[in-house]
Amino acid sequence: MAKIKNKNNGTKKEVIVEAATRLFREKGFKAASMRDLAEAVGVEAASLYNHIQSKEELLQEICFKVANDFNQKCDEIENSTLSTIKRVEAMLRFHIRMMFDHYEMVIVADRDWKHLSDPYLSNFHSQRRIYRKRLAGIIERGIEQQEIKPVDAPTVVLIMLHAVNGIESWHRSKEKISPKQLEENMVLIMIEGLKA
Amino acid sequence: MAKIKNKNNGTKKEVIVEAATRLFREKGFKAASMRDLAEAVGVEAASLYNHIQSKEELLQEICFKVANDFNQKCDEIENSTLSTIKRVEAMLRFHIRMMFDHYEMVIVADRDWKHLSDPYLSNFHSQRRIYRKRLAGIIERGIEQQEIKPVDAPTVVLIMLHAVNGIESWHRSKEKISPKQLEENMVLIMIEGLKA
DNA sequence: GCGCTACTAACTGCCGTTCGTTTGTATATT
DNA sequence: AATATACAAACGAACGGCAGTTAGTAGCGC
Repeated sequence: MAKIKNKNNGTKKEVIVEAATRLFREKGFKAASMRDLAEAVGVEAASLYNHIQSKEELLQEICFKVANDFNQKCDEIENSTLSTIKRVEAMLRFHIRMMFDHYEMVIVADRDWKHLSDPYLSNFHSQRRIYRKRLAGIIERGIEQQEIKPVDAPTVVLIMLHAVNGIESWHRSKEKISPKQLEENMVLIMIEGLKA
Repeated sequence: MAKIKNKNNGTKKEVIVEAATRLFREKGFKAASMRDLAEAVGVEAASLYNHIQSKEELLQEICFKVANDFNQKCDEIENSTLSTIKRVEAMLRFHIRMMFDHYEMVIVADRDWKHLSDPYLSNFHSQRRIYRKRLAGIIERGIEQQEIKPVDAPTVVLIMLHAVNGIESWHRSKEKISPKQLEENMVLIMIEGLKA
């Protein structure tokens, strides 16, 4: 009988969620089957249900973990003493680092959250809108204080949030520049273009 | 008996592809069913097969249409007399306009091409890589000629290509700024940040 | 009347999930 | 130390449902 590896730290459910994150990122939530997932974990599909409630529960765990991480960082930065332009830079750098260290869950949350069903769907959707408004708010303050060019703030948010998704391609590319280099390049291009 | 609307210009297959484009964009290729598509077209699912060969053929049409459009524009610009920085700007503007006028097919191609199967999958994949290298090439020339800051060219391509995807959110947002404004904002932020 | 295109019905296959059962292991009892 | 008990977690088989697709047939327009 194959047994799910139960590392000293981490429940079996966490092992399953991690495997699901990798699988969903690779195939997409809809195209990834529970039998695929079971194989990745080294177990029969039915056995998964001793640890989880449903396939969608896995997606929920992933999406709200990501949402929490970003909201928390946003809290931290809004309560900091940084200048507005530095706040924008800090948020950008956090997004970049999340795409380096946990890109699989970030991408799944970003691409597949629409497959949640209510009430999780509405919840996530509204969290997403609120988060973007918070970021736009920071930028608008930057414009008022003339630290940032007079541009449309929601557009800047759109650009920033989507630009970092490009890092997914970096993960699979062969001739990788170092994470640090990539981060500095991105910040240079995006932040310098913003400064007043 | 419902009959597929056959506009004077446009075959019935084209009508189906257009509906599929909208549906795939909304639900994702895997989650969109042929019965969904049939309903959107106003017909029974089986009837679709008088005009198409398979669900995947629809995805192929969409993906390679998009690939052709971008490759063609790239040819045009590489054969032009524009300065390199103007070439980058022209490509960016083309991507932006494609996201305004045909965003559904652009997004489907970008998000769902992985559901193609060989040989279409490999073909598309390699076209994608080549396209990105062409863009990176333009930028590298710009750096040599000192029109563009010394940055990592593939990173710039990554940023640009993904940033424009943000326009998808614009389509569904309520307080839209005008397309022209959005275009100018994007160009301002991304191109000014590049200039040497 | 012929051909195109629609229909209904049905097939195969995979999906997420449930069922009833067995197995392995940690703990309690002798 | 050996045995009995209990519970967690694995299994194979199967379910209903929906997927993409095919077959056979009927009707409309030239």
